[in-house]
Amino acid sequence: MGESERRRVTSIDVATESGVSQTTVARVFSSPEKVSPATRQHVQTVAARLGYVPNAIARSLKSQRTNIIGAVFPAHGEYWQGVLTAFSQELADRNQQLLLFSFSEPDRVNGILGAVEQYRLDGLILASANIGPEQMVRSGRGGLPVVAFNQPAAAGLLPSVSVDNEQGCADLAQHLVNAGARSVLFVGGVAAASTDAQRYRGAARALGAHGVACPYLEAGAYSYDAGYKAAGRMLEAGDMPDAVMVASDEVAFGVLDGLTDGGVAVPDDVLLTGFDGVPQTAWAGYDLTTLVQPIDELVRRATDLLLSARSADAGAEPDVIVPGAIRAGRSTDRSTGRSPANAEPARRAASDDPLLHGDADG
Amino acid sequence: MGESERRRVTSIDVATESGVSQTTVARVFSSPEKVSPATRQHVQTVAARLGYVPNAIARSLKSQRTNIIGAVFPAHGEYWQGVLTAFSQELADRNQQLLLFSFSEPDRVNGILGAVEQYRLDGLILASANIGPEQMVRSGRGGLPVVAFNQPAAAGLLPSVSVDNEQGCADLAQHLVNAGARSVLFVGGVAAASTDAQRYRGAARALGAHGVACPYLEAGAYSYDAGYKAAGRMLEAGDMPDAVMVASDEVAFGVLDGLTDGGVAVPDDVLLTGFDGVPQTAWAGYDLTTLVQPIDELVRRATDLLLSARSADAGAEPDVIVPGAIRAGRSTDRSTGRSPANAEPARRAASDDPLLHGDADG
DNA sequence: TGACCGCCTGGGTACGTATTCATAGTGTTG
DNA sequence: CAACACTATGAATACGTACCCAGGCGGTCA
Repeated sequence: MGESERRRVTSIDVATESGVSQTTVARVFSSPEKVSPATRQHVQTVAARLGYVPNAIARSLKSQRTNIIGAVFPAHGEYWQGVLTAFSQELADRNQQLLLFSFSEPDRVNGILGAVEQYRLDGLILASANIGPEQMVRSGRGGLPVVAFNQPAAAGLLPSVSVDNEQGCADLAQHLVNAGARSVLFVGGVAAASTDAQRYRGAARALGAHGVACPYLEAGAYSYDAGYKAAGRMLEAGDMPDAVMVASDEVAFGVLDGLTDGGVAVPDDVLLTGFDGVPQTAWAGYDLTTLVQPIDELVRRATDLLLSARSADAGAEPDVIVPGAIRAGRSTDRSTGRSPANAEPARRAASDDPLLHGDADG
Repeated sequence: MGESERRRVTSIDVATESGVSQTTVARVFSSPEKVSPATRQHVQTVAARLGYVPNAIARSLKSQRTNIIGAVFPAHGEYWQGVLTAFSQELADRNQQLLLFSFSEPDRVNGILGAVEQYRLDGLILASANIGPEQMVRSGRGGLPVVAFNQPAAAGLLPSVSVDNEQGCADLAQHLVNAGARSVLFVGGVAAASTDAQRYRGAARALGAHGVACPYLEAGAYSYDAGYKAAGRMLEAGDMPDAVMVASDEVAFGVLDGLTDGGVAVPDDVLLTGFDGVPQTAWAGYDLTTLVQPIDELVRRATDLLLSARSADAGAEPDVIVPGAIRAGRSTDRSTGRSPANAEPARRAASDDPLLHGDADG
């Protein structure tokens, strides 16, 4: 019982017990090659017996390196969750810890940056479209290496890593044109977000080259609900385009369900594309055409930037842009038929009378 | 340029500059009420001018409190992501930071616990069904307050907070019986997980009371794919039950799509329930009946346990169990009709000739 | 007026480790 | 054998803060 109350074991305890100096104990745990094998072995044995665990806080204070990377992430969104997980794994592979700061309201970012400064982190990842330029600049104060993740607005202010938003949307637009779309509506998330602007620009440029206009509709948020409501406004407006390009998968799911509930079938009546490539896009129930972000690569590049920044201060702010890849789903493929559901053909084959079947259920 | 190279400002610098002692500066930032208003104001002004930021590492070393809570989470799963976010917000509200350790392979847990010990955290949240008892006990070594989140197996070993898995599934079972189900198949995630066992037990108990048998089928993982494949096995087996209870929403989505693709309609041919209450269950495309976990409350209770543990060491290990609530969706409601899609009636109303309309587009 | 008390403030120290510098020992070379 | 290089170790110090203790000062009370 009293065991847990006992003062934590320190390197001095180990030194005393094993008859060497604290210096030697410290070396055994931080630079073992500087200690003779015999001594090393002995110290390790004693340390294990006493249950000694090096104190990372003290180590950080002395060495001025915490081995902790801060991550400022939005609280919601499937995409961000995936990125966060990827960072977590990547950093673990490099023996770094991840201190998470997540926020729903942008107002909190300032408070977060305050906490960040206190913890003397080794680096900081800024992910989110809701961080202002002044906040980005502030975060770099004190020589803290920072990298902006998928935040094109950071270009020039901070090192950044992003998917090629513009080209990605251009590719999606081309895909839609190839599928026969002659009128396209672009549904953005938040117009003020730099990713939104880039994606719309890519779409408008590629469509313009084919003489296709591309009006912009703002959903108002990067969420399912915002997409669902946007679909409602489209339905009210009346004239449905051939295709709808949505700035994010999550919003696209909302648009899809909103249109479906409103009696507009995808892809029969309208083609639909998303952006990001979250796992659900591949689910049979949605099977959404989207631009898949190479998250692992983006994360690796960002981590490289962060960890190399402290060794060599590469003068210029590097802005890494990585291309994404289209994953074509049923949402842009009229040949197989998608809506009301992919099951339709199978069911038809089974019942041979979908209408009656449907009515019988109602 | 040289600005950022300059040594960081310390409390001593502020003390010198403002003509007070380091002690007073420290007090201004940690217990302001102990300093006279005039002095406090003056020190704050000087500190702001010099750009002084307290060093949390040094503070932690001296005070033996890091204000950092560790969180060991599985890397994947919509549910866990939601819980993680909730913890992040809750801890931020209490001025604690969150150090994230996520893992895909259970083998990594031991390595994680090693890192945890080094950082002298103030507390640790263990979330996941894949942590073994010996690991749970190990994590509590050194007097570190630990709480197991939704890990019934921890009961007795660690303080724990869980939703009432058994009762929740009993409620779902009752719901199915009320909806007319006379045969039910339970699809588990990983049979070895303690949550899985509890959920199955709850279902079997409630169904047994109505004389309904409840065979168990293991999906093999808590993932969409596992659910999809499980549906495939159900289809092969042939005899479809009246209803399928799935141990997790994510698996349930897979089952739903798998069944649909196989020509079995939900809820027309089979009723379906999930568990967890992830946001997608409320999406119009799925609208899955599920047991919604009160994540915010669970997280709050867990945080309370963690933060109170260090003040008063309540002898007994508290095991908090919070009830969930059923959210009824179309997946168990035959009256409205769900498949092929809820949109079916609306589309008919809108175009009066959906088949022709659809064909004309193709 | 002297004793006492509460409020502010400062000196000194400790938290646990990494690192610099110095030193003893062991080979190596001309 | 002297001079030297190299390895293995230890003593001392510093990282930046919080906290214990002591002391000064003004006010209250007998």
